[in-house]
Amino acid sequence: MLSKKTKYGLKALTFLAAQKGRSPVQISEIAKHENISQKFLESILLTLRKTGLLGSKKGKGGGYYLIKEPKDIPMTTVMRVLEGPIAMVPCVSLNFYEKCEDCPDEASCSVHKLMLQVRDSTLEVFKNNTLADLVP
Amino acid sequence: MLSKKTKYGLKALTFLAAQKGRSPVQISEIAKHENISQKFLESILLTLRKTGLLGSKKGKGGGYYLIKEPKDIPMTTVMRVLEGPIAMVPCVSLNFYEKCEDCPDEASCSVHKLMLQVRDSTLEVFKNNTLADLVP
DNA sequence: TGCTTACTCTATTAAATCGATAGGGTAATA
DNA sequence: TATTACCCTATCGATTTAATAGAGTAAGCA
Repeated sequence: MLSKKTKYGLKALTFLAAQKGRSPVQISEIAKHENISQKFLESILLTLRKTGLLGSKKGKGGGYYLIKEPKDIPMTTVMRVLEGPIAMVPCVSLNFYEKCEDCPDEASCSVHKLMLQVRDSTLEVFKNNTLADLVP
Repeated sequence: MLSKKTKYGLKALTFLAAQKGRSPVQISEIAKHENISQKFLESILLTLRKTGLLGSKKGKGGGYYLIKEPKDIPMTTVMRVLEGPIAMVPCVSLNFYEKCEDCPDEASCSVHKLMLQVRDSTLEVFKNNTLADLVP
């Protein structure tokens, strides 16, 4: 299940992408427009800034803005920042690999075999979509 | 993230598929072979039986066995029984659809647009794999 | 300078879910 | 009729999630 954090983060990013030209945009405006708890959104935008996807400006007329062009922001990056691993099990994760301690042999593991395919097909979708593709 | 319930369920089903011919198989044997808490596995096998994927036999020489041929058990069925919805958000789920109460318009929702693609590609993988394909 | 605005950061919490465990009950078989 | 092995309910600790509270800090403007 997609976390609300990711859901809200995606909506906020899309909103910012659609507003290109009149940045920065205040948290309160995004929160109101997208029906998101403002405080919760604050923390989400903060992590997006820390990972270099967003910039911010303090004081009057401040707010958040995209640092790169929407078409240069692939969904793989966004999803990994917000949701974490794309794979459903750590043993098939590219960026967050971890061995299963219960599984003796990865090569013969049925779960591994299936989830590898799921990871690949999901990754394909995220690679083929940038933030620009999400703007209506 | 894939739940342990699903992971264990998949492993148990694969084990049963590989043992075809000498069924039924006892819970204790599956649990030991796959490194699974026996009690936890009991509840998993129980739900698999209730949904018609497995049959069981009580008493001495009892255990669990597959009701259908592995090649006739698609992963879509297995995953929906064990993990629930395949979609990452209810608003793009085929079997567990639910409207987002915060989202005013599904058609213009960026999350909806992206997750629809993910659901389709994941579904494709599960459609193309049966239990028989998971046996090493 | 001083006031307002709006982002920054830490801490806390209520609720939900997950994985596991406990323990007795019941049906089938030898 | 004793044993085996599935059946069912209840509970529990740990973790995660979503949200909230509140104080702190930097930027702009009169």
